[in-house]
Amino acid sequence: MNPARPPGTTAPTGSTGRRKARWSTVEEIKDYIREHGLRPGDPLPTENELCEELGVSRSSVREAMRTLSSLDIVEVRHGHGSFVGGLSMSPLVSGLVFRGSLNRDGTFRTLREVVQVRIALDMAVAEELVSTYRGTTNEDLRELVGRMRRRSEAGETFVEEDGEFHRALLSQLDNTVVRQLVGAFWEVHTSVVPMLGIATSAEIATTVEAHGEMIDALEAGDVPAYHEAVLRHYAPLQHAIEQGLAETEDGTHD
Amino acid sequence: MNPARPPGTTAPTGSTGRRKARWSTVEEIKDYIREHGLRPGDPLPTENELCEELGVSRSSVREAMRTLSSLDIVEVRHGHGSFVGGLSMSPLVSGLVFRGSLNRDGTFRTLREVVQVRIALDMAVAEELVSTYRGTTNEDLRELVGRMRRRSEAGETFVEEDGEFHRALLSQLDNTVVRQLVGAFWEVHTSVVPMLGIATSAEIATTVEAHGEMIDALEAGDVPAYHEAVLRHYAPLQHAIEQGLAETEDGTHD
DNA sequence: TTGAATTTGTTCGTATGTATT
DNA sequence: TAATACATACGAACAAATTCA
Repeated sequence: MNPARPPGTTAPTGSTGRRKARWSTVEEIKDYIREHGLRPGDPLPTENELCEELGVSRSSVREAMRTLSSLDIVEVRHGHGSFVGGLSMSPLVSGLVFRGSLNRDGTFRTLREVVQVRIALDMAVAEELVSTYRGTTNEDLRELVGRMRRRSEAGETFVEEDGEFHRALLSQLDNTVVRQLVGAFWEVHTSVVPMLGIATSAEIATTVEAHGEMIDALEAGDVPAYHEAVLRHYAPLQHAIEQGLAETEDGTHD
Repeated sequence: MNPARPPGTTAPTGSTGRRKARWSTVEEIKDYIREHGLRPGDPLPTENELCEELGVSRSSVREAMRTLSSLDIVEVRHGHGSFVGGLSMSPLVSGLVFRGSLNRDGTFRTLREVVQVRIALDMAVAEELVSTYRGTTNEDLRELVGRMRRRSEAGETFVEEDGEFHRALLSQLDNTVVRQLVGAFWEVHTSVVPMLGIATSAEIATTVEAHGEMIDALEAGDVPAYHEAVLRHYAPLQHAIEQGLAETEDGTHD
């Protein structure tokens, strides 16, 4: 396709050997991690060492590292070094939050869809959670619910406690992908909600108490009751979302 | 360029006016998209124009664009220009496929967890699918099942037909996030499976017929039957995964 | 506390491949 | 085929953050 392009060899111009595309630099760094059996947190060679190892310039290595760090496959710490990343769902969060921030209508739609996904995942883990929590008592979780109730009654938000609750609830879950996915969608949820300026209705008490009902159901080993508690947990928010969507469709906002 | 410091920011440190980190260049490009009301597919300024607009160097813009393109927030077409990306779930796919490729054990575990997520999502959309398909006839979907059956009987794979089937099935789904998520996990699934070299068992016929049963259940408006068909659909693969996991734990492979 | 060494972050200049016209 | 516009790549030099003596 191209006139002078000797197969895979270097230096059409002498000094600079333009051997491979940047895309393949990304793949080569992935291969390096695989072939050296590195695990999350393990240190990577310095950028200069990678340049030698892969035979490309530092700029190319840097762009590849940017790509990999935005996917959480590597983690770069300024002035310190590069490490294998946590392989989390953070890129998913970035993308969805950005989508939600594009316009007011998109914010409501994204949030509605995200909530539906959260419900689906919460429902799906019910059996496994019940098998873990049946017959146990969980003072730490109930204490979190108490903190939520006090904050709610004081007219404050309780995002921190809510996150801690859901994180603790799933901490025993064996499925890493599901656990990270639930966490990611929780994060999208809490990032997008403030964009809407939803008035915290009196209904929010329902959400707080639903957390307690979730614990009750799990300890009692009652899957259907857990399902109902999950639905009640999201009901006030869903109500606010539908109300907001109706208002924007009326042209009340841009 | 150094002396002129246009907008409201102050010089952070003494000597040269290095105003913002690369991270904020990413955010500024996002802001540009938001503030100009751009939608997926719309063209972005050239890299040089963005350099002027944001007051940073080409390299910084390039690295930021790399980050954004790996998140599918922008799409770069070589020799043509940059455009707003499709906001898909492709970063999720990259990360999970990489995790699955790290070692043989991780491959099996990742696949098992991915299948569990697929099941959860398929279950969750049952109601909405039933309300869409109840009372309809779907020759196109049944034709796909027929193609799968013929290929399966000929000892061939039918990845293409399977993807087309699931894509078509969800095409009417109103929830974009769920649809993309299902597609993403299908992609991870089909990318990871070949790494295992699972022998295509005779059980694979069960999967083919389960596709047909899914259509039957949807057209009949029978949610529980759909749930059962979904489970049968995944059963042969789950069996193979558990078998593979048991073998690797025996130390048969590394 | 200071300061040197190490490593990543940013910028400029230049050269070259590639798609469109 | 030639010209243009643009993305891609390289490398040197300097800035900033972190660590450790």
